[in-house]
Amino acid sequence: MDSLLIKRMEHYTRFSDEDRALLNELTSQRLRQYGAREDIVREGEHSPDMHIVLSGLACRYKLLENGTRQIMAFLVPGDPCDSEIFILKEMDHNIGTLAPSLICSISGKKMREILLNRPGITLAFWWSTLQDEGILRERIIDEGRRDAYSRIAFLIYEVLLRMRMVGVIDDQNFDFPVSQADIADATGLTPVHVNRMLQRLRDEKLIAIQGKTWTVLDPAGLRKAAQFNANYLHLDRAKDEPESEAAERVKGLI
Amino acid sequence: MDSLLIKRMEHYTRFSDEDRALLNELTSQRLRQYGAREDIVREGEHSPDMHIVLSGLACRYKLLENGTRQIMAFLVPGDPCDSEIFILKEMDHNIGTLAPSLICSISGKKMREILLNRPGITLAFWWSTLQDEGILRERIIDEGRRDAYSRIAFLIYEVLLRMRMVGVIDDQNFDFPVSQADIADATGLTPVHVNRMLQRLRDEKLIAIQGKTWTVLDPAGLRKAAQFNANYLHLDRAKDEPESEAAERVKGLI
DNA sequence: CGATTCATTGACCGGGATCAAGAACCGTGG
DNA sequence: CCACGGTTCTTGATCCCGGTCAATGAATCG
Repeated sequence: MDSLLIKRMEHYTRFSDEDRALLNELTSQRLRQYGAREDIVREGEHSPDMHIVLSGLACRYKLLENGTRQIMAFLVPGDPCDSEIFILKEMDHNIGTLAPSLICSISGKKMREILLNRPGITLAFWWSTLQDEGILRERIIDEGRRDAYSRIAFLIYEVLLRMRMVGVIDDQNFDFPVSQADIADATGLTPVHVNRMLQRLRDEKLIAIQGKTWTVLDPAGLRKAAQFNANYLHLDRAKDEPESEAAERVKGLI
Repeated sequence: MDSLLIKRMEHYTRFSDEDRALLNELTSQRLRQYGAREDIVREGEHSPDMHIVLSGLACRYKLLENGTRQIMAFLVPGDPCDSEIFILKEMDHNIGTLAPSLICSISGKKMREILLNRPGITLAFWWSTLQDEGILRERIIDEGRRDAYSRIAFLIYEVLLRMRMVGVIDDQNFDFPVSQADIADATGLTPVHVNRMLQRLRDEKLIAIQGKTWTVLDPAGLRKAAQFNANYLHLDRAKDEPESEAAERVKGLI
């Protein structure tokens, strides 16, 4: 069974057997279980390791002077947290868990070795950071030009798709262990207004929520509400090889 | 005289003489003058070349279904436009000029050769994309948690700093050839409200505007209004070697 | 089973949007 | 040199989306 990191990156490329074995090895050791709301890396620090989310849910966030928190990105299973440590002297934001999460550490030293000797892996990591950039740009559009309703629909659709990408779900149900306050901090809205928009999405039978389990009842409808276009995720292999396993996982959604 | 690309990247590293010569050569050929509001690369396309802004002003933007435009980033002289072409199959956004601009093309083939053989240059490009990511994250905070007034102050302060980084100005005056509608598209506000906020910044003697020439009358005051913190720009060398030429250019601002 | 967090509802408020009209600033050509 | 048509900037009046405040349930957890 391939690691989630591989499953994620296979949306970009097909790895050689050696690369695959190496990545599987790296993501099966130095695991640590974090609780909810624990920091993995803090702003201003420099970590010797890079981290990968294997289960649960984490986020990039920053605390502002006025006490508010802005979540800039969700990190779902399979996502590298901090590949910037290879270049930058210190983090410019925090990375923390939202729910209990299993996190894997890979030593920066070992990674640097790999990046020099395994071009296939290097390219995949580069793709991953470019996808992150695309996601960030989409969030800017969200906050700049979409109203609260579409913004939340977008967020839900994206998370559904990203979870399907790595195969941690295979239908429209997914574990999304966030509070409405978390969604508020991610969308730039207030918890009160998030609540009202979620109610609307439920009234319209687009989604259903039972505890931490969310269901997208009407993917096409939600997609429309979100004005969603998946091109920013650059699922290149899904386009080139629509019959690949990776592409199958997101079928009907992109 | 070093090219603006080098001046930008020297905030991260000091190049070897060979790397410097190579970069200077690459940025002194295949130049093309664009007019205002011309596209350099379009969404959905794949360009064989990567582009670098040498003068003028460009931006990353996307047009939405409802006809609005969202500018996700300004590109100032020295900025690479589309290093993603080495990895991604197609652009997920447009890059276009806002004012007449001199743009340099570097063939992707040549760049790939360099990236394989010149680690110093490769790392500098990687830093550059990570800085871009930091800028994007800061914009998300902007739109999510700052009010219109601080948001515009932030934008102006950042542009001042980025222009000083590459030495195209050396005081508080800079050429910023944008309309108020452009600023509206970048901040997610309406032109009317941008106008009112600019008036307020002028009333408070923080800035002055004559045509396309902007002046920051009170950098410290503007910085405070913007709640600006430069850590997201990762001007690493300015910290390590505060007396370096690169660091001198942004002295007093970071 | 009490305590604390989280979801929900209602009343009210305000920052920024919207609409509309006029003024200042172009580049252009006669 | 001036008349012009088109941007761009400016101002005022009005509206509404989403924020704020506050109180009540519901759920989760030592």
